[in-house]
Amino acid sequence: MKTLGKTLKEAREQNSLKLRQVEDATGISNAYLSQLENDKIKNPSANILYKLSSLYNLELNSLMAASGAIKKKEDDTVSLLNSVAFSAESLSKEEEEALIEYLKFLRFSKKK
Amino acid sequence: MKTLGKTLKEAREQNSLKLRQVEDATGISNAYLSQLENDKIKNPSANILYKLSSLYNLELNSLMAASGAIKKKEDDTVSLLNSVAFSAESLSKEEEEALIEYLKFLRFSKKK
DNA sequence: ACAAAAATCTAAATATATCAAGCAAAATTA
DNA sequence: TAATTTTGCTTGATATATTTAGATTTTTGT
Repeated sequence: MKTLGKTLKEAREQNSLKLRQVEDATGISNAYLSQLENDKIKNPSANILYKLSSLYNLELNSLMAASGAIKKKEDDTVSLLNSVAFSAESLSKEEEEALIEYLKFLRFSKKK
Repeated sequence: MKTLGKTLKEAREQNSLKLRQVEDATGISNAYLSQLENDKIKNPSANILYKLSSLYNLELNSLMAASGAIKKKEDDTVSLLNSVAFSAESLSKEEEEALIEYLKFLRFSKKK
């Protein structure tokens, strides 16, 4: 399993962001960001992980897993069920299932 | 929005658990659990929230929202953009947009 | 190559999460 | 009812997350 630091640094570079820019965007000091990326921090707050996952368009679960909060990994379906829905009214069961089916379809037809 | 403390306490009682049972199950001290339930803690770690959501069968997201880690929600579109995710690989831009369109379609045809 | 600027990292200070111990109310049991 | 146990809580101690300031490294322009 990739460390939290590696995961965060890769994500930041993928988005071509500097530590200072991340600081401006999230309010997290660049010094602390550096420590996070160098695995000096064992237990960051949910707040911090959420802000970063949000900025980098990462799934929170992958950050939590990298940070050691989550140890085991589920399959796609369970993962989607658990992760979808920050919105005011979350997705209904039917909507979730429909979206999962639709995504499978999307990916299937993409493979040609 | 219900506070984190209220959310945790309700969940624990729903499962008929005592603070010390939760301590045994999670390794989180009953003293700290009490502080959490009384909203004395502003920024718990991702670790703690994950363990509790796991034990109580709660959505991690609902705990994060209650803890204030997840701010307020915008409209469905932005919210979905920020939240949908899969375990192995995250959604591509195209897939996100396709899913959002599809959800709009789902909800539109439901209204009839 | 050199100076200036930008970017990252380190160290010390501070804030806050988390724990250990013990207290008081409530519940249980004899 | 009194003794014992259980339960939730408070307080003080400690560990660790997070910040501020500054040092070091890397990049950029000339």
